[in-house]
Amino acid sequence: MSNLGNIYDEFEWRGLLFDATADLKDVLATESVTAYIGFDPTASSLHVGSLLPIMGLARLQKFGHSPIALVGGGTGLIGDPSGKTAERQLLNREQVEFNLAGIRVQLAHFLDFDRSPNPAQIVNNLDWLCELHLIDFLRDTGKYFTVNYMLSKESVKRRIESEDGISYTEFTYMMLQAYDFLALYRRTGCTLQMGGSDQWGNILAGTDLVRKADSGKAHGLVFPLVTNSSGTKFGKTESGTVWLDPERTSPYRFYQFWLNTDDRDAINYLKYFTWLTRAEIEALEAELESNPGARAAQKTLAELVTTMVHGEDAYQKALTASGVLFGGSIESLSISDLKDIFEDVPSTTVSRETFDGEGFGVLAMCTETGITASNGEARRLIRQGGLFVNNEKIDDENAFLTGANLIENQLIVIRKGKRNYHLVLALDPSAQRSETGA
RNA sequence: GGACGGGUACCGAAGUGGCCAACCGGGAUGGACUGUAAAUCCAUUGACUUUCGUCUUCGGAGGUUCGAAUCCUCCCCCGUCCA
Repeated sequence: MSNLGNIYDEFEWRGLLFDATADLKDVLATESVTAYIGFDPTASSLHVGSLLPIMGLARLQKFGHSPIALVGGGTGLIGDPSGKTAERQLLNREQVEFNLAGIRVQLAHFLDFDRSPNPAQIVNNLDWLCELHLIDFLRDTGKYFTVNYMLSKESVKRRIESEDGISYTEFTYMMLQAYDFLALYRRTGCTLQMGGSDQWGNILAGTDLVRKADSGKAHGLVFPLVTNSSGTKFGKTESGTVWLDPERTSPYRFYQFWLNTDDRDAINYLKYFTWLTRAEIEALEAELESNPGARAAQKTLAELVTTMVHGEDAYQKALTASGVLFGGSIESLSISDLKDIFEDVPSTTVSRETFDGEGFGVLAMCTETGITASNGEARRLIRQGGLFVNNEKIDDENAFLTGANLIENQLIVIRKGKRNYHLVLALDPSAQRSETGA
């Protein structure tokens, strides 16, 4: 057993303990436990919402326990009704396979597969679920579930009250997840399942099944739902879900997501998503109290999480990009730096010829690039002092941009308001006009 | 099938012959203040041109009128009640 102390206490002070089965605390204090968390292959990447459970596994491992990340290759084909108000679209096998591959890579970042004596594992429940025969399943597992019990579960109840009801397929989901627990209990001696608080019902179904089928003692622990004080859903921004995959959410945006954490949430998030000790977090809390403007807590949070997920280099780049995008000068930067920094900014490509002669009128440019919906709107924007070209304010609505405005003869950085950027790329006359998205 | 009520700009909601590109609220955008926050304040919010002005818009199609979101006819859709 590790001398780091009890993981249960660790979860508790971090506010990660939403609910747990009765004697889990004693068990975790006295023996090395094998625990698992299931991840749904609904997308090819995990998002920041999954970070909490992933780190739950990682923390567990640090405290000397053995983590198992279960990817739901089998259950993903069914769909979990928990927390859902409507029947889900079924994924086909190829999609699930594809999604699993992506998720597997991400999970591997956080877990140590070589650690002795408690290495991490990743398993796929398709391995045992697809071998299951209906008759056997009904006799060996179904027998332990009364329909009354299943109907009493919150996730099912809610759906039964809804108009569309719940399909038999999704109704069965709970049994499959319970069966997963039993399978892992038998295969690896796994005695603990963790998850989000919406999984509580499913987890208990699993502990019950282990008890009934094998007279085994299994436990459950659930993390709280991550909330944010501004009332929006955690992990969502105006531009959508914040993914762990850098292809889906650039490290810059990822960094910004954390940096923009509300004061009221910052300390909780530090507890949830970083490895900082209690003392370190308390220091940041005091700092936030005395000097909120410095946002030390948010900066630390953003740095640590970005570094953890995307690495040190990506963090440094995100930091530089943030400096430039929020008021910094762009003059000293090379074109490749700029392209890097503005990589998730929308851009429009126009012919280099557009800048020849008298040049490209700013009104036309705004409308053609979609920065404004009409010339009138562009005029308004300029009058109100909200249009910047290469970070310099445009005062004259009839101004023209010529080759002299192009950075290295090929790029113009347009800014609308404080932080809406758009790149205009000038291409050689031979190239055709085309548009590219963000 | 019958009786009402209603369909107005991104949303909600006034307007019931000219003063209507259409009150007001929300949202959105820009600005000030700030911490890339919250709150607050100011401005803008159909298009073209900006000076006047022109064009398109109030469920759809016709009509009356010098003039219609507003009146008339027909049609479509939504809500409530009665069959």
